[in-house]
Amino acid sequence: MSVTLKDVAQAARVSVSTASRALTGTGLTSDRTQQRLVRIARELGYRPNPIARGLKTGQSRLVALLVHNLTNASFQVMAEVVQARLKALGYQMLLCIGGDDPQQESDTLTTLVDHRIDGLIVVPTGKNGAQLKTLAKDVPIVCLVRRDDATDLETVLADDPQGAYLGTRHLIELGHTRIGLIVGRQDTTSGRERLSGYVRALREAGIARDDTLIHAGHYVPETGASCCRKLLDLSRPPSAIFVANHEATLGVLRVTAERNIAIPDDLSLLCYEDMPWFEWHRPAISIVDNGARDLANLAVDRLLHRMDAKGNGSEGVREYRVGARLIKRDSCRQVDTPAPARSAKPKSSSSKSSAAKSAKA
Amino acid sequence: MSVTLKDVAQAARVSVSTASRALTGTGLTSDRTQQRLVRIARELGYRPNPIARGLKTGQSRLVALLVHNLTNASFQVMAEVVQARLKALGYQMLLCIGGDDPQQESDTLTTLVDHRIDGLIVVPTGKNGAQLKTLAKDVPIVCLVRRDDATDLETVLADDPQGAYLGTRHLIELGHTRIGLIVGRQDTTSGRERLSGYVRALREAGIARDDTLIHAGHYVPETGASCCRKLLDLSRPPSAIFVANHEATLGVLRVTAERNIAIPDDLSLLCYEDMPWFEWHRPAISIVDNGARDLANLAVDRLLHRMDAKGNGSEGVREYRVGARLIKRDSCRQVDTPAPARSAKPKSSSSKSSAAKSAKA
DNA sequence: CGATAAACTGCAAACGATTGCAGAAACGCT
DNA sequence: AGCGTTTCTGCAATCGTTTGCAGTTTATCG
Repeated sequence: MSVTLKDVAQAARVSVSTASRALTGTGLTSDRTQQRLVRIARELGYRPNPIARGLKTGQSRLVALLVHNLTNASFQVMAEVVQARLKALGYQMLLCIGGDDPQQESDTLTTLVDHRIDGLIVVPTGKNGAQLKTLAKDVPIVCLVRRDDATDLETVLADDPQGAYLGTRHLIELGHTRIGLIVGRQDTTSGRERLSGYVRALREAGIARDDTLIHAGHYVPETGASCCRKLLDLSRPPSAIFVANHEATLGVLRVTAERNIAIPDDLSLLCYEDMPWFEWHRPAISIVDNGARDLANLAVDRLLHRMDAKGNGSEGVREYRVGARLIKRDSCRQVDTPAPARSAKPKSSSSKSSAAKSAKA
Repeated sequence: MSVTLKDVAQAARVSVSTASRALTGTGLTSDRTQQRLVRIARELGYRPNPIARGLKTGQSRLVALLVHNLTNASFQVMAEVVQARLKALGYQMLLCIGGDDPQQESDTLTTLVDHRIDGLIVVPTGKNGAQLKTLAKDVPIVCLVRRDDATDLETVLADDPQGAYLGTRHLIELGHTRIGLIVGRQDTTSGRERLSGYVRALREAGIARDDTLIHAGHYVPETGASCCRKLLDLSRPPSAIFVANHEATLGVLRVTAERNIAIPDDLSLLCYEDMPWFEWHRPAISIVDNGARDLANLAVDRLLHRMDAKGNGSEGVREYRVGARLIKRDSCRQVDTPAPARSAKPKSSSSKSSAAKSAKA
């Protein structure tokens, strides 16, 4: 079917081994024959068979990226970045979707290693630490975005504590003192870390932590909606809400729209992680950018490094943090009263909510 | 490193060939030895090496999906569907991103075939017909969503004419007679087809086509915004806008928000292709669903069929159309005056928009 | 019980590359 | 010219499987 090395060798009247050496550039050939072979190979349209090569060398030129889904905008840009970087180096990216499901993750991992991937970047569920640990002996692995505590794998993380701190401080600087937080479950690292950043900013500003303002739950729109309702129904509702996840943001936007709460006039809104439509939304939504692009790039850097370094891993650093940054758009507003809100601004909120009620019914 | 067939054979005190036959189930072994081998293989944790196997069989158990990007929600669900289906059959999906760029597409295709993929589902740019045609001799290929006219490849398409027709008719049934259309460039199939569906619905309803209501451009938010402005600035602006692409929708939403145009009261909005946040938007956005899920499933079906059928392709049907369907949400509204709009509905629109204005300002 | 067919098993050659080893050619030097 | 180096080249083994062929066992039946 396709042209093999043997064909090339025959056409050039040399042995297969010479042909191989000439084409792979394993120096041991004279310049003359080398060039001749390269020319002939091109003429014949020879393309090395990665499978055969892989069998001998144990490499596949395949690098896998295992993420939870493709719905998450962060994962999208990560996938695109990884793909671009790898392709430039002659690797093919194997993009796999694990669905944040340990079983599926485990299956996929097995298949990938079967296929003798040369490297793996994985967003771990955290439930397959043992397996990952084992696999890491055979394949360079870098964890991305999430840590798997059961392993000591090199891990590239977003700086969630800092991001949450940055966001919260921004709101504080705008004069907000009652800041609602809708955050991820507290059994996830990101959930805990984002909460801690929020708390730290509050503490630094000398604002007492109020647990009625803090709601944790799954990263889905429904959670966002219900948490948002609870916050708004408080006797002293917050003047700003910090939503630590973009999925939840959907729910929040829905609820505020339903209740005709104007953003940022009645309520400031700050989100974590960007979505393409955030800047087209009206008002454009301010965010804390977790730096997906940087994360992906760093992960690739680290992976390549390990792939080069062959077996001799373990050089100290096991955890990298990529800084978050604040992107100010139009959904947060300076608050009139820098002093702690009394049962302030009852006019706007009450009038609005009644209007909403009528609009809905 | 890992357990090979030889190890299993040795442990079972049979030859490698017997082991191979027992494990692959190529019938020619006694039940007893077969079961024994299976057991031993499991005990030893034997996993066949797909590379070695591939070398011999010429197959890789890899199926590639080549799409333009991951930003497009349709591609996301397609990728997820394809991945799920293939995995269930023991294939690994190779997801590749071509960026709608012919050069990149071409490179990727070459790499993929080098890797001896067993099948390919591709959203073609349309510029690499010759190459695709050649590759199709070696690998089963199915085109998805777009046709490459230079080939006679089996193609699974959305029924854009019907989708556009359905959407337009829906708006007409709601009493709209001036319906703006923001559609893709007319040098793309989908652009032309969506326009044709729109035109047909108009014709059937006896509504004269008005070219000032039709705007074509790239599928990006900016286009949506500028086209939307042009439509709104018309002396007789449309009472409904049909946006034939979700990216453009972003621009439209922005502009309507900027101008305090209430949807659906002042303007009905209907979009093509779903986005996860459409139903969380307020108002939830009605759409024509192009059936990404069905498209992907059908493409997989066809691909599997060809992969089974080995070489003997060409059995007539080369083009499949997957029906679109209308999903009514809250962004389209019955128009008061079934008669052609004069500068009608000043009451509702003005009252609403002023309300909106106050709420926002 | 012996012959014949059926069922099973093993040997060895592939698949298409890479690579250690040893022989051959080219070169420099005296 | 002869010798020692250096540089090239080819042979053959190897990676882990699959598979045609031939040989061996077991079953079947008269």
